[in-house]
Amino acid sequence: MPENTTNKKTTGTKQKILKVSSALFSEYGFKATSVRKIASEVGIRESALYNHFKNKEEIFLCVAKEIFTTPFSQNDGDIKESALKGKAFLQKFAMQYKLLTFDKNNENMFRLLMIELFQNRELREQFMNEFHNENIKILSEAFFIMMQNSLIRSADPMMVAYEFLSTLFYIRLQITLLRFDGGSTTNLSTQFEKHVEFFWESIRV
Amino acid sequence: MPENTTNKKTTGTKQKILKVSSALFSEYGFKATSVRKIASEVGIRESALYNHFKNKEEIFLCVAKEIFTTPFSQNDGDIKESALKGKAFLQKFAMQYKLLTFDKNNENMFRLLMIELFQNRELREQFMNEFHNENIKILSEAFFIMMQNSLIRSADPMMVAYEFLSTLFYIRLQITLLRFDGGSTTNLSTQFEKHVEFFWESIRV
DNA sequence: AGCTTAAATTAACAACTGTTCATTTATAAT
DNA sequence: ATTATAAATGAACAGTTGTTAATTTAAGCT
Repeated sequence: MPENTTNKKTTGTKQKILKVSSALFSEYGFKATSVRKIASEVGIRESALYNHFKNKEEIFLCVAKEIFTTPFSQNDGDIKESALKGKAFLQKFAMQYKLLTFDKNNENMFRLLMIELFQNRELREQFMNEFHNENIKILSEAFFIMMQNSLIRSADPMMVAYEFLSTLFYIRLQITLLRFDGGSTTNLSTQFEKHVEFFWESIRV
Repeated sequence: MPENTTNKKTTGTKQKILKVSSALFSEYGFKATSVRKIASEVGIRESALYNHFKNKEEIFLCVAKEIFTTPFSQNDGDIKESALKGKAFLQKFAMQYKLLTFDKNNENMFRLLMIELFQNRELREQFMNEFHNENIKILSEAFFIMMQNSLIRSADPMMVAYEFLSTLFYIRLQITLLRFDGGSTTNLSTQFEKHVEFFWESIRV
């Protein structure tokens, strides 16, 4: 295992490349970010990049991999238990969503996702699966349980989940847009809570 | 006025350039669409483009201008009157939104908007103003009237408008994504109507 | 010390980018 | 038919792109 000994400086720059690339890709997108710009910000020549990555795309894939690594599943305790709390469950879910929205790294990854959404088929599929379906699954399970226990009115759980999630996404998109231009998000930051309030009033029995 | 007489062929190619550019920009975005690609699809050399447009950006601006030209305002008849119809108003609004979603030209413009959203500041502002605020304004007015007439439960009209609009947007985004890959949207196409149904049940008094 | 190996450098490549220019082609007006 | 004007062409520009190759630098191991 020579890796542990020799990787002292290697991993250093490799990590730096990823960090710099992450920032650049999430600001300008894949196409508009040149390998020379990356190298320059890392502090090396372009050719040195190729000691760490096969090509530009491999760098991108490494960065893009992080987009969906925050599992967002509040799997601490099973869903059944927490769903019984009704409104509190939704508040917790929305709060996690809000946290991701304002977390610097997640914000960048979300922006990168939006930028490349229509340019990268794989990202599109991942968006649908890991971003959308995953959340819909969790939420519809929770809503189903709430219905069983007569906490909320009867309806298609998936439908309710869709309604709840779509607004969260829209708020996030808007906040990310505003923050990208350095605008104030004080008005919107409470929108998550307001959404839960309104939504709970809409479904509670 | 020599324009009317001489523009026989001029407007022909100029229009064709815009048509081709519109298709290419909305598929690959501004940066990834080269003037040579545009010229090639039009059937002329790159240099000929510059007889019709100052530069690449002017072509883009001409195309991008169309993004927000569909006013989407159902200004036929004042809002007050149609808002009194309650659910029917929401149905009509959602139906117009659905129509735009499936209209080929609007679909392209929506895709272009999404692609360039984080690359073009002006587009971002227009998105906020003409896409978001405009709709919020119309909807909150309508909801306000509905509240006054006790058609729906009392709440912040802007808040209700936000909830209603965000889901419409999310459905549109999802449909546009699926259609981009040639996927089936049969499941989602009824989502607009379902949304109205659910939402009306949520707010009606 | 010398040897090995990874990381960085310099230099160059071929392809592509947006744009300009001088020139030719075609069209409409006199 | 001649002239004026608009449109298209071929060629070239200067700059950027991703990537490769040969070479030098630096560090760790025996």
